[in-house]
Amino acid sequence: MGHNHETIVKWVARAMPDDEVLYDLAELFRVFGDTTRMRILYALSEKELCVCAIAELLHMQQSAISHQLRILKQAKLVASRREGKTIFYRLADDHVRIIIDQGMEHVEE
Amino acid sequence: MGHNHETIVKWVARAMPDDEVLYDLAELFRVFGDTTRMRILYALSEKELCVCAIAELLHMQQSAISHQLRILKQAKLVASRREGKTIFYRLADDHVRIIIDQGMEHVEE
DNA sequence: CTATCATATGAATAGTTGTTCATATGAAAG
DNA sequence: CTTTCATATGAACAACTATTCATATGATAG
Repeated sequence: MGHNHETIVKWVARAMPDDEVLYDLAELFRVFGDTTRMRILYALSEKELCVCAIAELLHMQQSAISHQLRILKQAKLVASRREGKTIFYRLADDHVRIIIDQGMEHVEE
Repeated sequence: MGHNHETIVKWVARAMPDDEVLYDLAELFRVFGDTTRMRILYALSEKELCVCAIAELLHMQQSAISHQLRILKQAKLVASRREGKTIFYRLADDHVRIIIDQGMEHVEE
């Protein structure tokens, strides 16, 4: 491996965030990086929905949706409220919309 | 599975983008969703770098970096130019920075 | 032309992840 | 209490992905 660029490497190294931060960042984007979760997020950006409505909408099993909602909730991308037996999910905040919109712009080029 | 909400499901279904678009979106974010690639992107946001400088910086093998750069380039997140035997990589455009910054804001809450 | 250097690529492997199936929880109704 | 309904969870399996090793490409210097 490689020619000499010790100075540059050291300079860039100092500007890099902690590995832990970069790991958290990657982990966040990994949550966006699945078609099912992306479809759930998009659906919730239209309207608060209960689990079985999402399952119907995406033509998937309730169990699969529940598993994905758990991941989305852990990442604080969605929040939920209970109403009787039903649990309604919604987007947690506006970052979610902004990140998706920026991604959309990149994809649509 | 579930109680009745046919009307709502149909209403949301009409507002959903094509599956192909959502797949592309998820695919884009999947590229951000790896620690190595995130570290490469962050490094390149500081400075244009050649492959072996990145390998040194991240303490990884040149081969591993090359493989990841290929993925980043296919997703049009980085671009490259040749100078003799050396190939320099840089961020492709400002979307990359904006998306990372938004993610960072979400993570830092 | 040959040797060397920087980068790229293919195959193999180990680790991770999404879905399914079966079952558990927890709330409301009778 | 028991049943029913909506959701959650655990284990198992299949599919995918990042890294490594070995090797190939492609450019420059001698």
